[in-house]
Amino acid sequence: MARGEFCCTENVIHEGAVAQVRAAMHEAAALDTVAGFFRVLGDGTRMRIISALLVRELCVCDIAAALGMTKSAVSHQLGTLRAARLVKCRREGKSVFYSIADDHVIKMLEGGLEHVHE
Amino acid sequence: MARGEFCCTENVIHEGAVAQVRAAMHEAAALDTVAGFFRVLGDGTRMRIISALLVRELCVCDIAAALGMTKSAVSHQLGTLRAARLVKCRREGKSVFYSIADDHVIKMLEGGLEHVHE
DNA sequence: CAAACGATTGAACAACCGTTCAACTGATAT
DNA sequence: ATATCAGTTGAACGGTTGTTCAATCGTTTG
Repeated sequence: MARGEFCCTENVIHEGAVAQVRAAMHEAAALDTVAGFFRVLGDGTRMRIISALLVRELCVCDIAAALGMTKSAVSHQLGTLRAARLVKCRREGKSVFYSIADDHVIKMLEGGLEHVHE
Repeated sequence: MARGEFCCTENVIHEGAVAQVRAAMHEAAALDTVAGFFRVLGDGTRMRIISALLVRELCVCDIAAALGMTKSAVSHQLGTLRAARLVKCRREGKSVFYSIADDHVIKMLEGGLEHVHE
């Protein structure tokens, strides 16, 4: 009886199942990347920023006004959203205008709303 | 010149834009709910559990074995996934078997993988 | 150039979250 | 009933993370 070095007390309940899953499931590194992407969407402030930018392009000051937050807090979150390629920005004079990077984000938010409305 | 009580230094840059966004964007409460849903997906361990359960139904001990984690850590995360209605469970003797709650989760994970692969 | 303003950045603090450890529950078998 | 095993739960610890505050950058204007 082969014993794994990983399980709870002594041995695995269903060795076949564990081996099958280990071979078939996605790589941990890829899943961590996807988790990192979802983590960016997993914040109320960032979600509100995205929702605002879905209406129209906005500068940082206007986002802060619409959300009732400081420019600094908003800018920090915009940095996170930009790093995740969820939003893009464009400078115009002293202002920086942000908008949704691609419509892939929209489908993601819709999917999330679907899961919640049930 | 009407002044809002919310902006950065003194006044809003584009009042019309702010008013439009405030009226058209989703409610903060709904966005918080969606954010909470995405936050559950925003963890590498939970993502690996989901990926494992996409292969086949598994008991807690086997998930722990497949992931190289303790039963306790896995059970805590399964509780989070269950609360978010992402997985469901079924008791069979001493074991508890977990599986994906609905195929809505699958589309969500695929969407996330798409965004990463680009 | 200097002042003003929109925006960014870094440090610091508090709140949140994942893992560990230990105690406990529920079910099966002796 | 007692023991054993799968699983759950709660407290605690450490790491992460969001907001605040202050300082700074970049651009425009006087």
